[in-house]
Amino acid sequence: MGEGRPLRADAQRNRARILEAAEAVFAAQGVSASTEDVAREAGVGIGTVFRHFPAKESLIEAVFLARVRRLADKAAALSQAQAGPAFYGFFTYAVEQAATQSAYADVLSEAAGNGVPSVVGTELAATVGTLLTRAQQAGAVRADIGPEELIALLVGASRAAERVSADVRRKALDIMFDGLRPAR
Amino acid sequence: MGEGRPLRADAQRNRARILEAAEAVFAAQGVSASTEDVAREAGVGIGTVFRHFPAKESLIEAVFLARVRRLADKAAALSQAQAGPAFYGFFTYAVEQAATQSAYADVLSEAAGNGVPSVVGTELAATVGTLLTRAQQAGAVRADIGPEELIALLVGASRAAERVSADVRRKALDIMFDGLRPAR
DNA sequence: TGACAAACGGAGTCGTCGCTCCGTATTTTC
DNA sequence: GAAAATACGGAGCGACGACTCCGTTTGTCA
Repeated sequence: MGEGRPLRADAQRNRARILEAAEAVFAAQGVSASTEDVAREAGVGIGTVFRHFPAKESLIEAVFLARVRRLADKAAALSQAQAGPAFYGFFTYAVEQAATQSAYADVLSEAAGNGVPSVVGTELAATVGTLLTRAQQAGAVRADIGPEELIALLVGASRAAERVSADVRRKALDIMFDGLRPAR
Repeated sequence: MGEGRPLRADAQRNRARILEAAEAVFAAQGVSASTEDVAREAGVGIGTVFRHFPAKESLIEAVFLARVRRLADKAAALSQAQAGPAFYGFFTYAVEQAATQSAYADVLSEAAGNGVPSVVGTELAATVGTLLTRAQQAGAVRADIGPEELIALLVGASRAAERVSADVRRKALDIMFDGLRPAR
């Protein structure tokens, strides 16, 4: 698992471009978009895409990984704030992302389930777990749920948000939030 | 849009078999399963499948339509019962179905969104709408939501339920239900 | 039961997509 | 600046899937 030699300058540039292009194309057309589309968007040849990502699945994985990392970063950044708002802010952010980029929900369900690189899933679960625990201790979230349920809800909300107006999305989120608060 | 001549006996039989087979195959492998798989499962030739359903999409539509019809039937049957239990019972039933059959959630989101035959979507929306209104009048569901939000939640819950244990599913549903009840 | 329409089966066509291969171009190194 | 190492591009291959076509079979009706 060593790093090997550093990549040549152009190779690094292309790799980054491909990832960026893949994210855009997958977001627009879903992950079933053709590799050629990704290559064209990135301005490179197909061969180059396959050199960097030996199978299509590796490319999808890499894109997902980047996205989940970003979600985890958001969670980490929010953990400075007050527990309750941090929690609900993260949830909202995640769902909003899914609404914009159609493939985004796939990330979550893959990462949560049996899917792709379990490193990522674990990483996300850990961060979300922290957020949850803190919010529970602060009395902002009911105590009787764990990360599993939370991620299930997150996945569901994200998928539901895909084809729905902003108003409906907000309202549906509100309902979930009400359910998440401690009974009184 | 007339009915044309009645189908020959064998044609009727085959049509029914194909639908049944398609439902099973799609449930097991998702809608991207090949038409040949469906034909084999139904015990007919590919040609026959395509004669009854001129494009793959028509077959998918037909399967979806049958499923949504069944959901609507369930809703209608439940509407005899008490409003509150009817409502939550239907919701639970729908989500449970989705958990068993992986393509089931697609039905819902298609029917709800821009997808397939809008007749079906409308039909479902109407029945769900009745259930909802009655439950609201009985004070079992908060008054500030409409069918749109409800269907969004239903879709989300169904999709979330796909890869999750029964326990987690139940818990997540409970949370949603708490959110759906009127605030105290 | 015979004749005709209706339906069947599945080999074959066409298009697409993932992936490979190798001659050419770009970096890096000395 | 020349040689060696690395990376690039994209034509082409093989697999697969949707859909067509037509010779054969089955059902229907008199």
